[in-house]
Amino acid sequence: MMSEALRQFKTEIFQGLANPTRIAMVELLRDGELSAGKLIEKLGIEQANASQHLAVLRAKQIVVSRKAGNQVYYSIRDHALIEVLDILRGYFYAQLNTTVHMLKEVARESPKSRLITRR
Amino acid sequence: MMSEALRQFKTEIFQGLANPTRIAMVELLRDGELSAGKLIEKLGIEQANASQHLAVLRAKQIVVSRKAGNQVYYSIRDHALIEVLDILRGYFYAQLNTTVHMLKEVARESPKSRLITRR
DNA sequence: ACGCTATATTAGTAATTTCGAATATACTAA
DNA sequence: TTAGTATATTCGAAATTACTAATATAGCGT
Repeated sequence: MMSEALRQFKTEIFQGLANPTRIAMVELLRDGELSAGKLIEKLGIEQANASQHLAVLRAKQIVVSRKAGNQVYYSIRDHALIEVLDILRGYFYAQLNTTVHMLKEVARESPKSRLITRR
Repeated sequence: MMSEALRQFKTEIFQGLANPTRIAMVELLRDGELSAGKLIEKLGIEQANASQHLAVLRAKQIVVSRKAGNQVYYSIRDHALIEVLDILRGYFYAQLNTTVHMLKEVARESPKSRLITRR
């Protein structure tokens, strides 16, 4: 059986990543740290919005930050998270293949004309 | 660079898992399919609530369902998701160890008395 | 057809999330 | 100290989520 604490931990990680902007941020940090400003520039979003998303990522223990002079550099706290994203990429393409395969089946079984709206 | 579709897909998977009840459901399905009723029984939650969570898991492509007579059996759509949960388990214990280690450091460096509130 | 069981859906509400605008804080350079 | 730059926080509105209660649907046995 799984402990309550572990389940809560997983929930928080998933909540932390349950937003396209935050996923994009983590992906941008894949190859190393970046300043908040760089992230904002690459994402093309409002400064306040980026800062809020970074606060969520910090709160959920997904990233860590390091202050250097005027700037704050962010990096991924644990490489395990990158692994997670990579697994999902594989999953995504597997599903994509399944879908394409299914569409091909459908296309083979029914002539195109039947899928076109008559007028 | 990552495609928009892939990022959206990841976001939806994370949203799907960003809830302790739904994580518990997926964990319960780890070793094979279970009926909705069994899940409700094991989780001890409202029937309607469970059904809604299952609808989310279906919508996010996390589980698939199979109808057999009166009942509906759920199973995990792709084992990759179990892998993801396992990676996070490892991450969790790693962080736990770090925390324990840090607490030990703190304890060694400062005598207990300094942590006790004076009156 | 009827009642019974399993599951899903809808409606209403409270809590949470997301965003932009405005403001605050921290550091640097002059 | 003042001005400028980088980042964080607060506030309020709109959107989304999670829950309970009520209702609906589907299959089974009689």
